[in-house]
Amino acid sequence: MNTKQTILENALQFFASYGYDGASMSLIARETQITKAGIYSYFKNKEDLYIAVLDHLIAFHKEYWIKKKQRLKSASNEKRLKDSFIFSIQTAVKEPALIAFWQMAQISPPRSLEQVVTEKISASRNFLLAYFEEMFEAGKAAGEIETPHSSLTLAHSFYCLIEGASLKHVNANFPDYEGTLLTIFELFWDGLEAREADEWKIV
Amino acid sequence: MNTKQTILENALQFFASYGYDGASMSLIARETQITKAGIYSYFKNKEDLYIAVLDHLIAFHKEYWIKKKQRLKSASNEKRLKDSFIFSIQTAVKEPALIAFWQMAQISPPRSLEQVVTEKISASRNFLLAYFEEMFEAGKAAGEIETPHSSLTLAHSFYCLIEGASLKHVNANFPDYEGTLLTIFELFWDGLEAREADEWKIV
Amino acid sequence: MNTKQTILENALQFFASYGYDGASMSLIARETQITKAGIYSYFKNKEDLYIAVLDHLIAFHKEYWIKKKQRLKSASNEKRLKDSFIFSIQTAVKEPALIAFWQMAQISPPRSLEQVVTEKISASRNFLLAYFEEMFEAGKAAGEIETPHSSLTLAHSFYCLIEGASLKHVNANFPDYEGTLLTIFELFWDGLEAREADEWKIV
Amino acid sequence: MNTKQTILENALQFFASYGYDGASMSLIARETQITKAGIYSYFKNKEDLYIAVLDHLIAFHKEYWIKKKQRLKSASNEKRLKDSFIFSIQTAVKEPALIAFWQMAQISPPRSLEQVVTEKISASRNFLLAYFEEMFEAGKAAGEIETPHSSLTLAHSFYCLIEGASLKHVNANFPDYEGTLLTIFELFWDGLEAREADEWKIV
DNA sequence: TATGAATGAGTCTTCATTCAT
DNA sequence: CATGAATGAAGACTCATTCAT
Repeated sequence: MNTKQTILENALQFFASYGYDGASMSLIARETQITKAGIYSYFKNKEDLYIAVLDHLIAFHKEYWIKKKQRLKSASNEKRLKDSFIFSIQTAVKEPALIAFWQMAQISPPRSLEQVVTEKISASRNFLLAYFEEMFEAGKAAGEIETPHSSLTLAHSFYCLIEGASLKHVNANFPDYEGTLLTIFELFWDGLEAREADEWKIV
Repeated sequence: MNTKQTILENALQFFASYGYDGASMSLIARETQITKAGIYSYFKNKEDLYIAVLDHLIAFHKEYWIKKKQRLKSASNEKRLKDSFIFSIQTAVKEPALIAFWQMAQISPPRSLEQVVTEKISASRNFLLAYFEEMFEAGKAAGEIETPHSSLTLAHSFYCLIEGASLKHVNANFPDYEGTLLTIFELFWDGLEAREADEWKIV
Repeated sequence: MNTKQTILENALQFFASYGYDGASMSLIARETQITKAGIYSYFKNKEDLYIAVLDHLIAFHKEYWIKKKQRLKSASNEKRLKDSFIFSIQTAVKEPALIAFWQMAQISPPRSLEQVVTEKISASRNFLLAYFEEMFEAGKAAGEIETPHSSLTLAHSFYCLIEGASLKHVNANFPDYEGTLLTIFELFWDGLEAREADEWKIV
Repeated sequence: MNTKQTILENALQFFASYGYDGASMSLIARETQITKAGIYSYFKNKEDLYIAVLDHLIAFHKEYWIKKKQRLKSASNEKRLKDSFIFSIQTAVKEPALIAFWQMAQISPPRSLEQVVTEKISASRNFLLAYFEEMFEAGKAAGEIETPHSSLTLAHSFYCLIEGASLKHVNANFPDYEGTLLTIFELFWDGLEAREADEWKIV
């Protein structure tokens, strides 16, 4: 029906599975049941298509987080963070291609789009980090969290936790993944109530 | 000097940066200051080269972990785990290409090598998981750790933590990364001494 | 306003600048501010469009020469020839695309239209040659010209002179082009009053 | 035998006949009995190939004129100019593709190479013009030529004559071309000994 | 070992053209 | 009249690979 949408979806899948260079226009076209040339009615070129996919992804996520934020306005911060964590994991479970694409875009963006992609991703990441930071700050203010670490540091840690956990699911099937992932969050959260902080250095 | 070694190194870099399909033999050859055809004196074909890089990487890591294990035989388990964590992060800092290649290999392995690569990676992961599990088990036995979670679950969590933290460094420059990364470990470890476990479910 | 006319004009420009194959329908369409498909409302296909441009050009010239002929019926033959020469040069100056198109059509006509184009051009040339020949014949009869050369030969020479001079302007900007071009005509005409003819051969 | 040379020759032919865009690499390859990809062992690009052809052409001509200049050092200037004229015509007769390519390059150079081509052609033209101017100057000094026109103007006129005459042969077969072409030169030369100069203006 | 020339398959992209609307 | 979507063929070019040297 909506050809453009279909192209975008298939492109996402192939970019995610085979990388930018490995995902050929013919492949995407064939999957969309259209001619190679047909794609060019909707997208100027391969780069344009890639960026469209990326923008779509970013917009979708941003929209989601904004909605969430409003809906959970009055919840406890633990609840809100847990919710963020769960959502990310669920996405990884239900739409592994999203996470794969996203990671690929960070690790090895298309050579010719390196700069644009990096900037877009960076902006998106900062948006999320700010959201997380805000929650930790609120958690501290509410007395839920007691920790010597800055909220920004916690946000980074949390973000990193989420990425690791998401990837985990894309990369491998392992037994009791639910339990494992929750364990991660749990340990993280419980740690926030511990007292003494170790002091050591990375050389 | 050692041409084969140089090829391997350059191949690693390009596979990491551009993906399997994006890294052309010409590119690798040019960087090595050799002819395209020259590479075929050392490697049967592109797949062969890729596998060689992967094997190299795996062997290097395995060797490292084995050595480490022996050297830290008598250390505390917290020390051993922290050490593992630090080593991984240091690798990501010093040789981001290693982590990039490794992640790429998991997320989008060369289409034609999907199975082989997946198996190799799986084996390597299991090796590491076993090592971690062992440490957690020992930690429990020694009374260092008190937790309702199984050692295997902890190992998975820890592994996931390491991957997330490593990626973090490959993907982005952020301020005070040392502090952030250590915070992650710290929270994780401190959490292992907390009492009650939350009960909630991923839908 | 008149879309068809606009298409023809833009087509002329592009065929002249880029050659038949280099001038794409999209290019012409874009310039006309119409869709590619829109052109097909006016012309059956690219070949049809090309022929239309050519016919237009030929018709325009033929009409001009016929009018000229009548208007200068009573003038001296030197005046009439000089006039022809000037007109051609002026065209080259004011509408270089016309000359460019015309030359391109002769040198490298569209592969698929080679025969048709060649015939049309040939006819047009013959028309002009006849006109010139007639003038030289009249010049001889009137005693203006004294030369051993046949009027046909003179017509060919004159035609060749005109083409060379026209091209000169399309190809290059050079200082004092007016003077130079007139010099050419002048020398040619003065030569017609010289006595002895050299005798030599092209091998 | 010498593949590169063969490619160059075939490229010249096709560029001359079909224009830059009309001459496809496949066509040139097929004619050379090589694969399309094979051409790229010798030339970086289509553009590169085109420039190579152009440079070849220019170099060939330059070399010729320089040799000629030395050999005819002591001849009369009429002889030298006549010789130049004949050589050009002979080239047009024997190698019409050379002239066709040359004219095409001036009228509609490859879009992407417009500037480079124009510069190269301009340089080549100036070289020849200087050569001609020198001869006219010498002719004047030796008393062979008596004319109010500057040597530079004469050189331009002569150059224009040559181009017109060369084209004549490429464009059309006409009877007694030898006679016609020589008539042109003859009239030109004889005109140089005529007395009064007309005065009229191009508007 | 290493190379330069060569190849066939495949890359992205543009082309002229059609057709339902 | 004019368009947007679609197509098959062809465009330039790159790729991994081979082979004689």
